[in-house]
Amino acid sequence: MEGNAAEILPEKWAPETFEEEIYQRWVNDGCFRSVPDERQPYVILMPPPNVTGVLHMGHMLNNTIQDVLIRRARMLGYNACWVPGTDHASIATEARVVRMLREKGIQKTDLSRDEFLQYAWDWKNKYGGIILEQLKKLGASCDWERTRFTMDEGYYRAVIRVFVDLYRKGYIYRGKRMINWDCEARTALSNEEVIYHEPGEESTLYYVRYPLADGSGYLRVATQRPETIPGDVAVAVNPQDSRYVELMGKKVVVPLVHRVVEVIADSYVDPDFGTGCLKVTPAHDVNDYEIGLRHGLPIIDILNEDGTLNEACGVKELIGLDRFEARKKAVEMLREAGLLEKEEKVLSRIGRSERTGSVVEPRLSEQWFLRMDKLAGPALQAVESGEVKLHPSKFVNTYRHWMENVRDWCISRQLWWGHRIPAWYLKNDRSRWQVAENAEEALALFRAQNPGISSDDIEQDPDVLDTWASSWLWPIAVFEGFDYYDLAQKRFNTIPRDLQYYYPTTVLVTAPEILFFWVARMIMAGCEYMKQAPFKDVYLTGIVRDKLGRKMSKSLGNSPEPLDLMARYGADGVRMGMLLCSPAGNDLLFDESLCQQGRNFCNKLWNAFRLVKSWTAHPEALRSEAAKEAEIWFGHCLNNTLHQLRQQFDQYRLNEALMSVYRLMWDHFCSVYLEAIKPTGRIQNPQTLHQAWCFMEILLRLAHPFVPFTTEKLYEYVPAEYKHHPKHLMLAPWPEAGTYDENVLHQFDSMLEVAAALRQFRTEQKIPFRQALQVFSDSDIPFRACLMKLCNVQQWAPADQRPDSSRPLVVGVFQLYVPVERNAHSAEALKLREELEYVKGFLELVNKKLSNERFVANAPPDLVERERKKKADAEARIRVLEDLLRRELSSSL
RNA sequence: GGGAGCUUAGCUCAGUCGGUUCAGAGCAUCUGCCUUACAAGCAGGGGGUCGGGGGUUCGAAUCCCUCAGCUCCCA
Repeated sequence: MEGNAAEILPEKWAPETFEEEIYQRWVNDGCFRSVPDERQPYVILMPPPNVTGVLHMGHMLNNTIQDVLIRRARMLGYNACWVPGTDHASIATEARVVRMLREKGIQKTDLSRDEFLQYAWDWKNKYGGIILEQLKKLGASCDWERTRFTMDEGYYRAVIRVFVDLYRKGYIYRGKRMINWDCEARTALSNEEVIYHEPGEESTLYYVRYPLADGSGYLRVATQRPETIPGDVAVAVNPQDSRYVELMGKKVVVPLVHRVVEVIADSYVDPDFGTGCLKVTPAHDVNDYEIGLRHGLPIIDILNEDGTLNEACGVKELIGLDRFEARKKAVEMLREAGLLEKEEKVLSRIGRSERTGSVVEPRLSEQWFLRMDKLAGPALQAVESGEVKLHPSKFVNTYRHWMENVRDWCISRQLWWGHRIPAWYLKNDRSRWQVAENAEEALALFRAQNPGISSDDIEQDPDVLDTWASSWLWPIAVFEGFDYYDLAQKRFNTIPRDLQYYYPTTVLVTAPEILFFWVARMIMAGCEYMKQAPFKDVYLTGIVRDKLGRKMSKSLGNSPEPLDLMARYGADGVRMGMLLCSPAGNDLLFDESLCQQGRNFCNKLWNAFRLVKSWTAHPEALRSEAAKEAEIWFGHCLNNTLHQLRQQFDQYRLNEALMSVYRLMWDHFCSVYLEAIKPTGRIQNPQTLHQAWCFMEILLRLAHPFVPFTTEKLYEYVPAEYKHHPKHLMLAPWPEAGTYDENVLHQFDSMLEVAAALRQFRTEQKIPFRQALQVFSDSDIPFRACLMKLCNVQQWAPADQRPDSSRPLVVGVFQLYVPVERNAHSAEALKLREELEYVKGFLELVNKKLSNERFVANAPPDLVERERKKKADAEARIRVLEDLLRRELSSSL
């Protein structure tokens, strides 16, 4: 009869047997490819996963969501483009490569920069693509031809060009600032890369005596970092602190180094913390640095970049010791000198490097900074104005707070893997530099000032840029925008076709953790260069946690292996599992049983399909009333779901959208529609079968974005005349929503309530489904043919023909009788009484409302009218029930 | 320390404008069924003082105050 029909549909849903083949077919036929055309674009840029990363549950969630959105958009007729890629992740990758080298017995310091980078690239080429390959298993329909890497040649050029541009615009400056220093990785960290363990870490507070210079006694200073004492340049007290009024302006002697310093007054000091006296070490504490600036204090930097103490500390016993060793030694020396008064255990917030775990040192250092003030304004405006919408919107508050308090961004990192800062210094005078796209241009700039300078006289800054200082350009750079950016004109010469067509993108799907790291900065870059934010919607997913609410991580070992999960539940099962528990913005507690639910869904769909497929049309097969009714109802039901789906997708309520499809397929299509049209044998009425195929095909299209493999596989077996795309379900159009009548749905529901009552009756009476029922009723129950089919009712007769021994059933406004063996009168009466009590209680409530004059006076008239109607209905129902109860009681006498 | 948010069934969550007995969904659980698409299934049932207290209102899961607990962001 049709193309693939000859092939036999496997009895079992076995995703492992077809997933790979289906994916290959999509790729071979270019189904994922997007090139600009006359259609409207729908664009998603994949948040590029870290090249060092392997697939984890966060990626699974993220990419499932993106795939669902992009697949539906494609079916809706948009030119759907999903751009994949990876991020070079400077610190993480460098740390990884360093570790790999160490295992081989190679120290990074033994290598030249170029040698090291060769190792890094080798590593990237070997492992960097793994995660994208894993995403293919999930079904990700990315345009793989557009895959980008943040250190690709073109991308690298773009990052450098933007640096030069921002420098020339005055946004980038070089300065000595207090930064977070990772002694292990020997690099600066941004504030965001410093993490604090709650509720804090155990630490010791040492109470140290600082003798007064005039020998009249001593001050007591509490510190957690006695090794920094050699860097002390003052002792500060709060000016309001009455205890110390007399000491202000006096001199004290700093222990260990015997430096004489002044007691100063500064309101930063908290009188209640420790002793109320604060040692001031401007080189090694952010707040002390600020105090130092206010009071014009000197800065004594006693730490090397690896965390050991240097000559400047002036204590020979401490020089060369690691900071923690130095702390022990300093404590020992203080004790010996009789200056250590006591030790106290405290809980303290200690900053650690996100990457190495090493305790972060505040450190003064020459770094490159990007001024944020001019960039933040438009980026905040873009969100406030609704140009960019955050989903869920609660994140707007957080976003605003951040943008209003943003500080300059330290963009340099003391690493080799990354985009090298395009600044060249004079070798003999590092205070003079030029910023340019390459050495030749930099040299030219130097020569303009001094023609004698040659290329041997200059050297490039060894540092690289913070990774986010490259990925913030993602929405522009993946479309090669900066190739056409003119540094001299400070604008684009031309906007390349792809950028023109795809920018701004449609939606960004990412985790709230990087709302500031990345999302906000992309908006800044977009506003700065494109005068337009890079996306319209931002869908913030939750964080995947385990059942106990702990964040899933490799180190905790509480994360299931995604590939393993997909092997066990099928990619479609896992996709559903992820979506079922993921309302936008809420963390999701992942539980494998959700994948099971997904697997069950696929299995159900598979079997429903098999049922329809098993029927053969035969002109002599009767067209049943039940089928006609069921078709009418299901048509309305389907349109209703289609409307819901549109709203749910518009609001990015994907789990609700999935649930709508789930219920349409399972509860409505399978449990009701198919049961209603099911013939006794394999022979089906042609018209009924035709309609069944139409519905089946629509269901496949609706379910496709969620479970692409299973639906695409089944599509092979759909008779050709019902297909909306000859070859690929994924390219078929999304079904159009027609009108529906709410009334029909209500009527059908009320019929289903009667069906439920009949089924319960069967259960109670232990009447098997095979045994047909007789029903006696005068009620005009809608969709009666359906009801009879669903409940296997053979005969329907007027109520007055019922036998004496009939059981009355009251469902809503309907009443019916089912013949029954006499045996359970008291039970019947009990049931009726319960029902009666309930309705009476209801009536009482309504009456209470209606007898409340203030309600009648103040509530809207139609509401009062509704209450009156409720009252009338309830009263009628009570009469019926009382009547039935009376008969029941009399017959049992 | 400053800011934001959350608390509804055993679990995960919906609940729009305060208004139907509106207290809901899925899962889990319980009961009965291997009824020739599906036990990865079918049919049915139970389960909640909407975190506590107070207030506004004819009427509060919904609005206000307060207390408790949890989460996140910033310092």
